[in-house]
Amino acid sequence: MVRKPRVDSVRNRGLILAAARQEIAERGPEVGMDEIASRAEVAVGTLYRHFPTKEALVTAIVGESMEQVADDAERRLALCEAGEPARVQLVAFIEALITLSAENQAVLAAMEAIGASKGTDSAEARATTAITRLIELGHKSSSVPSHVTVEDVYMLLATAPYGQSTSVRDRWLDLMLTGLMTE
Amino acid sequence: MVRKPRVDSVRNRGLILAAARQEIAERGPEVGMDEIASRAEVAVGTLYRHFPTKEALVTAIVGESMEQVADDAERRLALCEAGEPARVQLVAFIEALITLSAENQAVLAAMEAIGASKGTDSAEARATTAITRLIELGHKSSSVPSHVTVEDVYMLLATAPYGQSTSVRDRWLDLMLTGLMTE
DNA sequence: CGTTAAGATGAATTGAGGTTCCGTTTATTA
DNA sequence: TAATAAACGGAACCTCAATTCATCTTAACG
Repeated sequence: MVRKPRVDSVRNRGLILAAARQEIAERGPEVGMDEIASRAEVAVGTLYRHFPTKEALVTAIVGESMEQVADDAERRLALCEAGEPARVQLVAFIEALITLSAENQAVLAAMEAIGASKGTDSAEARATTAITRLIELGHKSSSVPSHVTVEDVYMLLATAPYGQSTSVRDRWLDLMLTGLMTE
Repeated sequence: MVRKPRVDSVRNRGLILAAARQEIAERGPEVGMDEIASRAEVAVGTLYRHFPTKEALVTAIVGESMEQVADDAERRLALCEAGEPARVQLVAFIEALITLSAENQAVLAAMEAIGASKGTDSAEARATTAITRLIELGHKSSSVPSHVTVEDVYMLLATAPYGQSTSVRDRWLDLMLTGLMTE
């Protein structure tokens, strides 16, 4: 027969995920597994019971972020289909995306992988579909230049200056959005 | 009395520098010292005789690149003072800068440091001065938008997508230059 | 409650680099 | 050519972070 999972096990998984997210956000992806474990108030062994490698842990976190991104993209797509201007929603989406990624620096670490492996993950596929539609709507209403593609959005994600100050990032986003939205 | 430096010593220094530059360009700044040493056909001990730490080695390489950048900036500044259009020279300079940096990925690794420590190095100071002048000329002739600063150039340097394919980098540069040159 | 298997623990193991050390070799000088 | 300071070679050492594992706990089940 199948036992119900232990309550402490479930709780620990959550603690570990939360600790890892915070720790990585604050000190980058090079934080030690022991630091994550101690922030989660758990032994390293426990950490490894839940995630077989550091990579698996980071992947799990990135996956969660991807869910958020996909949700946001779909929400904005729905708004546009209900008549909101596509250009505004696209710009807002990109701004939110970069801000979210800057907070969760972990996303950065895995972005190269994302650039390479497209569609592996379902959240990623959802996001890609929604963004593509959003851009298409923009093209149709001529509010988004025709040269803009989903690839561009992923490129922004992959190249944003996460390590820099907020002001640098703002300037960067400013230049990029101008480049993107100029015919 | 002061002996003349040994010929093999001088040769080895050059071999090490060349090997390190290639190795780092091909596989990023995480290559092992032993790999660099073996590419240079030299023992690790020898490598450490010439450069006390890995950081010193990388710094030396970056320094050399910086010389090139400074030379290029000064050359283009001279052209502009001789009547060439500043905007064209600035764009060409940036394109060359990004290409050079992409080839010497090592530059990337140290860019964060450069962003932080301005003026430590003389080549860096030369470059900064020349670029500043170039931009000023552009402002005066109204061929470069007034919002453009040297900081922007360093930001481009620091955020260029070195790890990506040439096509991605080209697209990136295209967006950035548009953003930069649009009023 | 007692049994038990899943879960937790953390000291010990690994492995990958960077760096050091010292015996050997060699270019330079006289 | 002999003396010697400078270079060289490369095995050994150190550090640090990821991962393992033998042992102890404890929540779930009957």
